[in-house]
Amino acid sequence: MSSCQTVADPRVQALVNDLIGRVADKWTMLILDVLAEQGTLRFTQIGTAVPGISQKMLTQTLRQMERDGLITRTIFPVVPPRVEYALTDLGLGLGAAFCGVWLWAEANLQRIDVARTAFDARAAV
Amino acid sequence: MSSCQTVADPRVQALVNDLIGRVADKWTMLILDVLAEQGTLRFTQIGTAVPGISQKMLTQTLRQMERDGLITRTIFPVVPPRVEYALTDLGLGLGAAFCGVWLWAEANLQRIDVARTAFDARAAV
DNA sequence: CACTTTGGTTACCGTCGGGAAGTAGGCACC
DNA sequence: GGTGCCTACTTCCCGACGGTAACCAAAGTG
Repeated sequence: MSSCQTVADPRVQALVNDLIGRVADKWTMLILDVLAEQGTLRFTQIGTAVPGISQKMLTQTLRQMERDGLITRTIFPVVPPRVEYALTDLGLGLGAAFCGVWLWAEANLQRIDVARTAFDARAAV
Repeated sequence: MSSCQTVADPRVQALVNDLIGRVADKWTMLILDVLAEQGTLRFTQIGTAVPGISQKMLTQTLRQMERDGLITRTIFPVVPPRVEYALTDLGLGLGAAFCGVWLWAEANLQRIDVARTAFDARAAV
């Protein structure tokens, strides 16, 4: 926070920490990414676009994101059911903010791999 | 990713997703923040600076961050023990990349709170 | 009448995280 | 010389979280 030159009101700090704790979640970030990347998607489309997520966590994470106002959930009353998810402007903002982390990850993949193998070699002694 | 105008090599994409999954962790982000904010810190100092973390998760997360090359762990062979943690340039880079998310969180605290209470009011019907 | 499709929910179970207690080992105090 | 004390852990126990797989609704199709 203060590394970003922001004020240090302890109450705000606590709230922000809390919010980060809820938003800095593996599945939330990955779902946010595919929605930012591909726009409006259906339930199963997100499921296949996010590698490794279970239906349960997909439902659960989408509900939480909807609750936090990051996405909208539109139900079409047809059979078989059709539900579309799209980012709100709040979600778009978070996606844009998280963009820097993605670029960092892409740029530093190899360095992290090197660090990890070096660490494991040290630990294996 | 592609929302950040990057190439879409599926292998790289998978690796980046994997890396995000490991780094986008509540405790990792909070520890990263206090280290970016306050510089070199000792074990217990991080523990008190990160609200709500248990000793076990503190140890575990620090080890993982050390393994990923985000922090350095310096042991002083004195009694009582003294261990200092500091960000590497890799960790500093991640902290800088994550800065945008922190600013977003601070700027949108109230909007998320509004969205959440509205959602809960709808769900309570 | 059975079968398919889609977006879930539920039961079961293994793993992860929190809380509290234990550990090392040298030093200060009584 | 025994009793604490300090710090950075580790270990044990238990509750909560996440994965797997099965089930469900409701209309259309063969």
